[in-house]
Order: sequence, then structure tokens, then C-alpha cells
Amino acid sequence: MRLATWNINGIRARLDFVSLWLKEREPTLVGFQELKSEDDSFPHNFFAELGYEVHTHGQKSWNGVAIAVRQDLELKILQRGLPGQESNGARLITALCGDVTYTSVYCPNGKNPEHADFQMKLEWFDALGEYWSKLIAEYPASAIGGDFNIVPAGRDSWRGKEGDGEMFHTASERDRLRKFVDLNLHDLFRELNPGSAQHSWWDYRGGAFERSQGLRIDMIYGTPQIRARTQAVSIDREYRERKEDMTPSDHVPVVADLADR
DNA sequence: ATGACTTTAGGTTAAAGA
Repeated sequence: MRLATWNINGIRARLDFVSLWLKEREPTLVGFQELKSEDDSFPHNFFAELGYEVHTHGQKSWNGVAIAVRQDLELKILQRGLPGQESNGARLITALCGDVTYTSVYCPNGKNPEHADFQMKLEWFDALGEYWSKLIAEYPASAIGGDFNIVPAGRDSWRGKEGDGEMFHTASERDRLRKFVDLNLHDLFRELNPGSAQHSWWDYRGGAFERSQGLRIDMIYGTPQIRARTQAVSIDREYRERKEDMTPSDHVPVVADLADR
């Protein structure tokens, strides 16, 4: 089973890139974030022609998450929307495929520590922990992939330790992320690539990608059962490169390969 | 440098992103 996560920054603007990537990677389950599309206008036919069924939790203009599954597999949606946080955007969807649950999350940005959205971001992570605790009590083989909008540690930022305290690197954000991960979750990329300083996002502005000024904010976490089955995890850096007249997302996919049981 | 670039909504610009 190949799991992936990708913040595609507008699904309708990214169809050419998504098509190339699905054909090359052939993932089993994909969590998408930042659809920027309502459920009714989601391009289901486009994905069906590529062999995928997509379950969406969208909204107009902003946010929006989805889970795509190879159309020969059975999938059941367990949850749309983070309980208690629905008014803060369409940011979570959970599916069950076989004995594995997969959740796609788009965590709040928070803007800056002085903004009201910052406190909302912290509370959102608390709510995510509450939801996750209940989910894993019923489904011990659970994974969650998405844009967490927090840099876990110094080596995950182009700024290194110098970034500590800056937005996305603050102690309060990292405390909330750590509290969530402490629910016995494993950062699959980090554990299989312990010394790596790869990133998953680069600003569109100022030539950040060419200057290697990125952040690792897109992660896939798994419970111990998922961790035990994980064989390889990679970050698809090449999908940040402009191809012909196609504009990439500012995020790239993260891909995890799990052994079949 | 409240910058840079890109998306959406919908309008001749603004908001949001990280």
C-alpha cells in the first residue's frame, strides 16, 4: 500500500501536474489539501479517467481536503470535518481502507502569534488530539498525512536553529504538535530518513526553491502498527519544478510505502 | 521592504497563503 499526501494549492489549477504524478507514482491512497473547490465543482470525471475515486470535504475558495483511492479498492468515509472545529474551515477527512484508516488534514496557518488565528490554530491541534485518541482506540492501524503548518525541528527548516521562535517555528506551535505526536505517533519520513534535511514547501516568491529556502511542514504520521509496516518514505522534490507552461504547487508530495499484510 | 508569487472570487482589486 502506497500512501501519499499533497497540498496541491487549488485542485482545478493543478490537474496537469496531478495527472503526471498519479501516473508516475501510482499511489493507493492520496490525501489532498487546499482543494479551493466546493464538492459540487470537484473534477471527479478527471480522476475517474485516471483510475481514482475521490471523496471530498470542500468549501468555496479556501481550504478543502480529499482522499483519492484506486477505484478497485473499497473505501468507507469515517469522518468529514474535525469535530467542534467545523467553523474554522474544511480541514479534515478520514477514510477506512481494509484495516487501515487514513486521515487528510490541512492544519490552520495561524498567520502570526499576535493574530486571533494563532490561538485558533493551537486550539485546533488540541481538538485534533481528542479526535485522534478516539479514532485509534477503535482503529489501531491509523495514519494521518497533511500540511501541518508547523516545522517540527531545526533541521526541518532552511533557517536551521536560527528559525526557532519565528512563525511556524514557535515554542507554542511545537508544543502542540509534540503533544499530538506523543499520542504514540511516528513521523514516518523522519524515522526512515534520520539525517535528512529535505523540505516539502518553498515560497513562490524570491526564488526560494532555487535558493533551497524551504520548510518541512507536510508529514505522514502513523501508529506503531503503521510504523512497523513502513518500508520507505520519500519527498517528491522534483514536483516543485516548473514543467513547460505548468505551474507547480508550492508544496510537493510526501509518499510512504507500507508492506501489505 | 506591509516586498517577492499564485490561487480564488469576481472585478478592473483584495484576501489568503507560510
